[in-house]
Amino acid sequence: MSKEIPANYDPSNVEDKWYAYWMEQNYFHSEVDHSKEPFTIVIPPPNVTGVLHMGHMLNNTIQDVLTRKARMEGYNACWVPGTDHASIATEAKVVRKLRDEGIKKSDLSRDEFLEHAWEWTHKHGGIILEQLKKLGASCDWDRTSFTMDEKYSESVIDTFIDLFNKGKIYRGARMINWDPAALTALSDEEVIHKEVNSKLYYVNYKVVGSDEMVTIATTRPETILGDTAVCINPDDERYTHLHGKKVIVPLVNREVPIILDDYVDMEFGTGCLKVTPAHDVNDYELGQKHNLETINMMNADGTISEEGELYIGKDRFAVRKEIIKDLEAAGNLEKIEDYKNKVGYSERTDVVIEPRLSLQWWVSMKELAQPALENVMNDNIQFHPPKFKNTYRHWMENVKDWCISRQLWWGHRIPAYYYGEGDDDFVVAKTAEEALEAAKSKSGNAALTSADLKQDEDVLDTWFSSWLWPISVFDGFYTKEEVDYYYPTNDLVTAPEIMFFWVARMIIAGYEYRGEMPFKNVYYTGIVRDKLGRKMSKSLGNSPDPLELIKEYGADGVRMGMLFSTPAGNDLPFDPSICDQGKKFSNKIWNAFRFLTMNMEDGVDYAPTTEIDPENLVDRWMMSRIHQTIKEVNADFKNFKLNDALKKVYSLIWDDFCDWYIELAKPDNYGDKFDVQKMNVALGMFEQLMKLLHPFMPFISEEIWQYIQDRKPEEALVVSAWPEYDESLDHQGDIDLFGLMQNTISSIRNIRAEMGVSPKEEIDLHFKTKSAELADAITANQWILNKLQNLSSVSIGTDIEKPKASASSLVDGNEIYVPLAGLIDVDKEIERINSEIKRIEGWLKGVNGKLNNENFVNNAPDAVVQNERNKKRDGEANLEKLREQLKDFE
RNA sequence: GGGCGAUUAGCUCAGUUGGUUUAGAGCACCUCGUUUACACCGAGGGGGUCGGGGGUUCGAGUCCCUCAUCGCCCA
Repeated sequence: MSKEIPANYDPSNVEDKWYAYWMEQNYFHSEVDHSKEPFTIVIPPPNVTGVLHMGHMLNNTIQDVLTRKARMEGYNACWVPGTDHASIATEAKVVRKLRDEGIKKSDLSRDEFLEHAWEWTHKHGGIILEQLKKLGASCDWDRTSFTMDEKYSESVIDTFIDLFNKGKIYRGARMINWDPAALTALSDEEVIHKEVNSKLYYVNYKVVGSDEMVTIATTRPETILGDTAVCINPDDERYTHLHGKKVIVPLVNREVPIILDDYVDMEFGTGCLKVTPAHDVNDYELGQKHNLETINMMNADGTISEEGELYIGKDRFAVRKEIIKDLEAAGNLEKIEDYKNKVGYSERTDVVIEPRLSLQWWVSMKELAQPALENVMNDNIQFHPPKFKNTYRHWMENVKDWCISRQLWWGHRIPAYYYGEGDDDFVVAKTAEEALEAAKSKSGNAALTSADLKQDEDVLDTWFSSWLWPISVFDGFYTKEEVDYYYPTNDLVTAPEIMFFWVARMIIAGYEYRGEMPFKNVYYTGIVRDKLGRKMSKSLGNSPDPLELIKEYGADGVRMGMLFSTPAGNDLPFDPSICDQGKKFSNKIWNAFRFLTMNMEDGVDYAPTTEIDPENLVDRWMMSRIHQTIKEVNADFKNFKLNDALKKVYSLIWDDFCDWYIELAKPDNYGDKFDVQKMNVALGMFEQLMKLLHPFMPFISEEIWQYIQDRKPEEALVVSAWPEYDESLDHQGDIDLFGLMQNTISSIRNIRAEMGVSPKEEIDLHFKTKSAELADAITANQWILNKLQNLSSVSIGTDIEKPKASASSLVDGNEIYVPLAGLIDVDKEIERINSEIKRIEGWLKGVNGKLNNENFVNNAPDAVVQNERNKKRDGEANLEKLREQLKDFE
């Protein structure tokens, strides 16, 4: 074949070429096929607004590795890609875009706005998926799904109706997390608590009918406007005399009661708590309990409302500053202290969340969560790494009801229709027509018309649609064929921060609607961080552009670099230079292959084979190492230790194959080519290596695979069979014997380095073995020593004498001597031997310590004791040899 | 404040149920090297006593307690 191959591997053309080829051959596509076992992964759908970031890179690389290996193993591999509609994020982007064009959202009708949103989605929605192709993602693109596809949307609405009918969804007024920027309610999971440096303000309230003041402490003085009580602990003796009294709220001069509740912590602040039922979760509960008035002193956008009486229309944070000044002027401000507390921020808009009393839709979670909790705790669904089970359990055991309504337009509109003003004057139905019938019957008013019905303006939380993902992408709510085959899926790969948003809820939905888990394994990736340990994010601008990285290092290089640096569940402190290792590895593989091609004869048809030369130790050793690695890699995959698996493949290719196998396969004389049989074996091994490499580095492995032989489309590496472990080819004895040869070479190299003897200089080797069998075995493979060392003569046996003025070394308990008359540095050699003696003495001290301990000898298992005895015997023998060697220099 | 997890070479991490490891790997570092692929390379080397303290055990990086630091989750 002899083709001209460049010395440096250039991934750019190669990667595009093979991706196009795989697509053309439709190799990523999966159809239901009952003759094959399915292997299914559904992608965690990225936001339709998103562009690829490093987290996606890592996550999707892992999914691709799993999918490609499964495909090669003969599974019907199906990786379903898609995106979600990201209600808040997308709506925010569209609003901003419209604003830039001079259009206000409030000027548009709902339908007009949605038209813009769809336009935006069609324009940007596919970008991230296109980017994944550059990474090599072997998704079944024919199955690309979107959470607002028609059929998908239908399943979301039907699920809502079903849960409502089951009493699992209800409408109720509660304290919710309000995002004053996005103007919508959020679920608890969308609130991020951050510790901030703030102030604790001490404010005096006058007691009615006396000159006394009580002092309260608050971090939010602006909410004084909404105070409807002051609360003290009934056991607090400092305030016993205040029981039954009233106080005057400063500035607004409202009389409010002093109430008693042991909720108040006497130690905190002054022991007096101001109560603002409309603007604090705990205060709300106090308000309910004590029948307090509720003053809604804030508007949806975070400005003060009419009910606040003062500062009307001003922003809450501006008012905080202003009210302090006014309180001080009025003589009500006692003092201000620095204070650290946690404040909730909106995950999407990063503004401070406002607790707000509001009428929203909720999913009642307690019962639904039960099977989801059990089946993770009992490992029916396995978490990798399992440490995440704890976090999961903690959340599930304390799960709160889920607020699913959002005051947005972009999303699935809640199928509730109102026909009156009463809290219960509504029906839930799939269509307006059905709603009308239902409303007529519920209200008893047969005269209702569709004009009397008003559909809920709100949409559902995006996660209320994504939680159906593993079912809905297979049309599982309406047809059986696909979902029965592909569901439950095999593995889910996602970030731990998504555990509650998504993983937990998918499991819940899975058991509720399929009576079965949505996936068998959940692999949690780490978080990609920058060098300073910060999460990579667009707002920080600390994330490299993945496509630029791919350009620089190749997709293979980036994949390999990332995987190499991230064990399951561990964060990845990302530095672009980790991709360099991947790039270098690509180049190494490339050149190993290039070397083989340089040794091919023109006009010869090479036929790669796995039939090795049974007489050749190196062949047997390499084949054993390959099979050992197959076995270990399979085990690592089973345990989701992809990082370990890759390291083993890396080491097999670089250390075993390149550094030893190829070196030993090189022809003896310059200019000679490999003989054909030898080349066929080397190529056969290379094929095995490329198979093992393919899930990790799909492009270069396919490129070389196709170079090795001309292949028909169906012989492409991507669809070739994963190597099967063959115990009869895995010989530990060959690995041990070859290991002895390797150690011998290393020892000689070490002697050369220490003594300053160039590799070019010929030396003699005297090899004194422990046994005659070993001497025979080494003699039979002496060519290996000659090949890798410049040796003028070699003598091997059990009775070899140490020549005068020679350097020596112990190799697995055998002795080698290298006469270096004239070259030898006696002091250095003595130092070498002494340090070795010292090392062994230290080691023997530990061993003897154990053996001299009666308790050890009596209590430890026999095998362990015997082991220590062997160590003692070998150690002492080695020590004696070294001392003998030392004598020569005295 | 409650819970969970981590702490092993300069960095990132392995180390399975305590016993052939006075602890391994990659990167980084030092020395040498242009030998018939690869300097995006080869050869050799230095470096940690496993966060501190205490305990259990014949034996602990591996189990228990405690302190410290860091991270995550939940209030």
